[in-house]
Amino acid sequence: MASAILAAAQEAAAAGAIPGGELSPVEFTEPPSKEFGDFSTNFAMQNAKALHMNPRIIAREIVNRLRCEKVDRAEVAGAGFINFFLKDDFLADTAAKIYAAGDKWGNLPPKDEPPVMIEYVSANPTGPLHVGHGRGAAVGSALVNIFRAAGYDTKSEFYINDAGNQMANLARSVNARYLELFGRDVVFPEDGYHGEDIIATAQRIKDKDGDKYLSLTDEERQKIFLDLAYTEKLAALKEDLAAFRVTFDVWFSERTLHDEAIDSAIADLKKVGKAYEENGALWLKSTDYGDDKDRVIVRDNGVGTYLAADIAYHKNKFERGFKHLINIWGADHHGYICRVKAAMSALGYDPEALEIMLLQMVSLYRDGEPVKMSKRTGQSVTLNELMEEVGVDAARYFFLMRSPDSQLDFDIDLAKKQGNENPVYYIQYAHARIKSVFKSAAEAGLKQPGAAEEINFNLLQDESEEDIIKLLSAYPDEVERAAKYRAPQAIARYAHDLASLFHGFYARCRVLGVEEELAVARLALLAATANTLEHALGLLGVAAPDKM
RNA sequence: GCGAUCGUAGCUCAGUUGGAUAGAGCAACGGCCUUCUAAGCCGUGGGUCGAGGGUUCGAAUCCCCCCGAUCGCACCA
Repeated sequence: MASAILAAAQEAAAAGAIPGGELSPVEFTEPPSKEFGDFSTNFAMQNAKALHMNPRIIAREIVNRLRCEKVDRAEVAGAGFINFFLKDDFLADTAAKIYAAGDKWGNLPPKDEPPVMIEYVSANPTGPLHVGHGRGAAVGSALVNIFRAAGYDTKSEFYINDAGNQMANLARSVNARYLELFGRDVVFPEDGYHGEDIIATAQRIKDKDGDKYLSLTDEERQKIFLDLAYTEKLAALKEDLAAFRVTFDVWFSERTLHDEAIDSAIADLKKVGKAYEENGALWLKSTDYGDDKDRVIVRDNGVGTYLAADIAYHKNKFERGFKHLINIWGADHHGYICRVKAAMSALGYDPEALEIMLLQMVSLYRDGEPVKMSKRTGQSVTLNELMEEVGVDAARYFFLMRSPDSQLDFDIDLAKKQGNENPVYYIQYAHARIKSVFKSAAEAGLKQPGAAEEINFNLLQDESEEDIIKLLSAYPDEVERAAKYRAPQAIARYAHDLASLFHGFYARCRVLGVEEELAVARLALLAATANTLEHALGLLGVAAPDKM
């Protein structure tokens, strides 16, 4: 189709009807109304400026020379749109193609590009995940799914901050809670973790080992508790994420970077003159790369900062051969972007190859009121609590239905409703309804649709059927686009749109009780619709139930 | 003060990267179940796309400048 238009344009140029020259690629859109045809292109308008010519004239010259057997007729409209009216066969052929693809519809051919790594969540293993992590987990896992469907070789990774202050802090916190359980009068660490899970951890240690650690010094106890608590917290983290349908190819431990990898990265930075000592500390000269100020990488007490480990970690990613890194961070970390990229530049890597996606903050609403959360007081709503209250499907869908750039108001009451107010049920219901139709059709002894060639898709003439075919045909492009713009909400929206078209069809057309050839064609259309709904929901990590 | 993100219907948000009459859900109102799931469908009302200026055939979208919201601006992570 696109080539037919280009050919017509070149022919027009050869005939002198329009000036020759470089032409922009042809893009198609679906017109806002059926009177504007089945699809259209703004090709003439796109090229009007370069050709110094009225777009309507360009469009007319192209239309006059257009030869395409799929097109019934083409018209010039508006400021220079070319509207195409397809031959009847085209939609039927399209439907056959989609039906034949089965559950593979939406899987794009592999791209000839080096692997991309998506790192997300990477929460400290010091306590339960909160809802902000939940959004990161939902978006990250959905993007991994979308990237893979779009044909990218994609690896997912979780960076475990299992070294440094926060782990020592965890050990001190557990230690304090342990002593409290024996009635000891202890001062809880100033910056300790106040969550109830820390008390539970201490309790489990007491249940298992009793008072055997009481006689040890604080330091000895903390050393033991650090490992005990860490193992427990990490296991809990994996378990909670798995329950949220989030898994990783690699769990990367920060500890493995100590000390060689960090020392080596620092040595490299010194070698290129981008690290210097001042006031007893070692600084990264990030101001050379547009940062507001230089950043400390080794404190004056000799301990490396979080940034030092992060530099070594990202260096490690590049050394593993990744040419494109995507990190998903909470928006509260945005100030960190510049310095990490600065370090990558200093080490000779392309800062553009490190892409940081920022997720805006999540606010929970219950009874129309914002739910306060605070990690310090331990009163935050955890991801686990949210999953239990609204379910995994609703939680994931709600995290994914908005643009990552938008702050998210998560309405717990709406997410819990099992009705038409809740978009996730609306989509799932469409899938369940289709499965139910198949069940009824089988019970009625109706022939199940077989090979695409044996089905007469030309019988699908209802407006709602044509709309469904058109939307189904757009799905692969939608997957491509969602990957390109890192936009899982586009898939959420697509699934909702498709569900809506199906519900419309369901109210207008019947499968059972119509002539068999038509019934079979409709079953085939519904099979394609169910497959696509399941595929789209699968990208989002949302279940597609057979009955509700 | 500097930076990031955002500002679109009463509320929560989409908006195919500059295209035709700006869309959806919720909320409101009115209809539709003796036939495949009413967790559904159909219809009605609702807009100065934060304000102003600019770029051009054409702007919610790009540029400038204000206003407002959120989040950051550590030898914490």
